[in-house]
Amino acid sequence: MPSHTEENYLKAIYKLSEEQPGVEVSTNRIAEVLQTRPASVTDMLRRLGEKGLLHYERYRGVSLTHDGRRVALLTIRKHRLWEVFLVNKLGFNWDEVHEVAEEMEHLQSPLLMRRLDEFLSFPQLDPHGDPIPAEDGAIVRPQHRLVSDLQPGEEGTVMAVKNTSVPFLRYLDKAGLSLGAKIEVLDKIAFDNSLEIRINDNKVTLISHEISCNLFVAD
Amino acid sequence: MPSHTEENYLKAIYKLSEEQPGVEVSTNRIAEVLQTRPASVTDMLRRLGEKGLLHYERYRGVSLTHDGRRVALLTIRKHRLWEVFLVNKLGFNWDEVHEVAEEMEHLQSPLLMRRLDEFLSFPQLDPHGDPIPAEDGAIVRPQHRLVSDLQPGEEGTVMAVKNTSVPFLRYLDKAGLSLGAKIEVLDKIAFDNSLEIRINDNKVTLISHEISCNLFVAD
DNA sequence: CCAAAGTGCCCAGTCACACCGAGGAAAATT
DNA sequence: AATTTTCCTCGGTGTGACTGGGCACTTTGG
Ligand SMILES: [Mn+2]
Ligand SMILES: [Mn+2]
Ligand SMILES: [Mn+2]
Ligand SMILES: [Mn+2]
Repeated sequence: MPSHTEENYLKAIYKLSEEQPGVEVSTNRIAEVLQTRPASVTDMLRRLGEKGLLHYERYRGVSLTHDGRRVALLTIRKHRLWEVFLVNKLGFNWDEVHEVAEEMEHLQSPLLMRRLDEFLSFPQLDPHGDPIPAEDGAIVRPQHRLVSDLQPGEEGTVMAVKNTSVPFLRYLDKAGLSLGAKIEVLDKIAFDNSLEIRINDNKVTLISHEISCNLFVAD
Repeated sequence: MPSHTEENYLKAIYKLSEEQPGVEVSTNRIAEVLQTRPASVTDMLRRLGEKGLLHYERYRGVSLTHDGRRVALLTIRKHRLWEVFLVNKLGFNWDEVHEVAEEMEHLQSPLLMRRLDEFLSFPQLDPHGDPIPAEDGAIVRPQHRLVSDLQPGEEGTVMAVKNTSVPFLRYLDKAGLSLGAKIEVLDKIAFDNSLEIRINDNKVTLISHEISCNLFVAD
């Protein structure tokens, strides 16, 4: 059974490898996202390599093996299912769940996850709009675009957030930009790439580029 | 924050100290219930003593401090609330929950437990009839008697089990002796202390002393 | 193609945690 | 008082995770 730390590493490596498919993940990047030192990462990579969870060749970056990918996806599955539970059943707000789920994702009971999945009626998305991998690791790549890629005149429905930090989610709540909100781009300010948008056929607001490149929409 | 192992030790010490209130808990007993060696126990006792979680004086046995008792009771609270969740919400049988709860009891989020408690409608008893400590550590000592202490002619309702092993609970299910069942003692066989009982004003069965001294009833 | 810059490995070590066997000290029992 | 039981202490193991510093390797851009 993988330790908590191993699961966290594999999850981080999986996410980094999704950012740039095909490209190997670098030691420094991993150290950065996990808030640790490169030397620690090298150490862990060697161990995970020995366990057959990733392809590790010195100086060559790293990529997950089939097994490693599976562990990563199962961890993500657990994380997201617990987030759904916390929000839909326990009444947590979507900005309160991340840390708790970070701990719950390490529970090791396949039966528990199967029953939880059923209890939640087999959700496909977590509270942040991210897809929930199936028990066998299958995951659907969602079809979204970043709001920052929309041109004036285009519109869409908010489907997911890229960032799950508390301040960002709080801001979205306040601005009325929760999942499901309709966005219509009215204008794009060339100077700082901020956007003038209409929300739910109603209020008109200005959102910064920092916001728009962390929000996904679909038609 | 206490580690998993520390919480397990404190829980075990609390339970042992309840068995014989007033009497200090012995190193060997702890080693026995935790399936480890006395040397390891001494080691842990020293550390827990230094952390102020128990009174440790060499050769004198051990008793929990206020803080240690609090940690033990909160761990038991978490364990039992999760058991209720597993049975009432996820459809686990009462013989399937112990191991899973043994892991879940180590989650560290007071907010989570408060919301779970509410979600479960503030249950007072776990699926095995054991009382759930309050957030402040308050616990009600249940008023039961062991079935083995009943005399022929006496009756009662099954309120709790002392043992939560899978075979024992399975046997109770099969015999119709779940919580809430009515028991009437018809006869006591002096030779082996087995009891002839009537269950729910219906079937008459013989139960061994091993069974009857692990079953609690109240009027 | 080379040199500087950047990246990542390796070493040697730390620290925390949990465990254990052996031997003898202390306490309990008789 | 002698024996038995308990359990502490000591010295040690193993694992997991982390780290600074030095150097090896790779990349880049001139
Ligand atoms: Mn985590
Ligand atoms: Mn999420
Ligand atoms: Mn436990
Ligand atoms: Mn229980």
